[in-house]
Amino acid sequence: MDSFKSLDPLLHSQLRLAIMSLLISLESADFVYIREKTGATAGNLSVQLDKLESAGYISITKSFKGKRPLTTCKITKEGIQSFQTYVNALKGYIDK
Amino acid sequence: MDSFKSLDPLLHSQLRLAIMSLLISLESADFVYIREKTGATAGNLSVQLDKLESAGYISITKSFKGKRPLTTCKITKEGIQSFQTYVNALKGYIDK
DNA sequence: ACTTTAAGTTTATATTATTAACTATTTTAT
DNA sequence: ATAAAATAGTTAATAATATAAACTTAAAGT
Repeated sequence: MDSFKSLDPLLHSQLRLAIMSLLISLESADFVYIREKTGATAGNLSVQLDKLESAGYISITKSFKGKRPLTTCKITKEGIQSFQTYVNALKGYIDK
Repeated sequence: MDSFKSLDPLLHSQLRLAIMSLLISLESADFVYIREKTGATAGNLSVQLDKLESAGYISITKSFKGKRPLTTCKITKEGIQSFQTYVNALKGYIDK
């Protein structure tokens, strides 16, 4: 009955969780969109996106939209898997 | 549709969440029991219980069981309320 | 009497999250 | 044309957290 499974620390963070929550439904979103939806500062977002990318949970591609830089994020298979595992673990804490 | 409500940082912590999760069903539990159920070290548990008490989420009473010290924890009304608010906020992140 | 165990607490450390300051470029106003 | 302001970020510094290691106090075992 092992209720309290450990919670992936990479996902157990308000901002990173919000990012993943967005990306799991959208499959793809750009930096500005994510910043607006999450309300995060650009700096914090930049850092947290890097962490998610380093972990292999999202992929980031840089291009241009007209003349402005465009940072596009996409959840990976591993990211989806990890998110689901996290959600299941979390349920052991909050489902009564 | 304000999806990403802020998550009470006091509850958004693996150990404190586990403690609250236990206490919300049990209504009362002692230090050793909580330590065993959560797998936390005594030091970590001591610190996190203090934080929950300072926040008014639990009450701690110290007594003796035979000759040994006994630390008993009980969730407060405010703790129950905060836990429920937290769970609802969290659902905005994980429910699809 | 000495060692071990029990139940914690306090202090120190390592990790994190978050913001503040900065860079580079582009658009807008004068 | 040039200065000022906005855009899209990154990097570096700071503040907050979680965690464990070391310590305290007392009781039980040998």
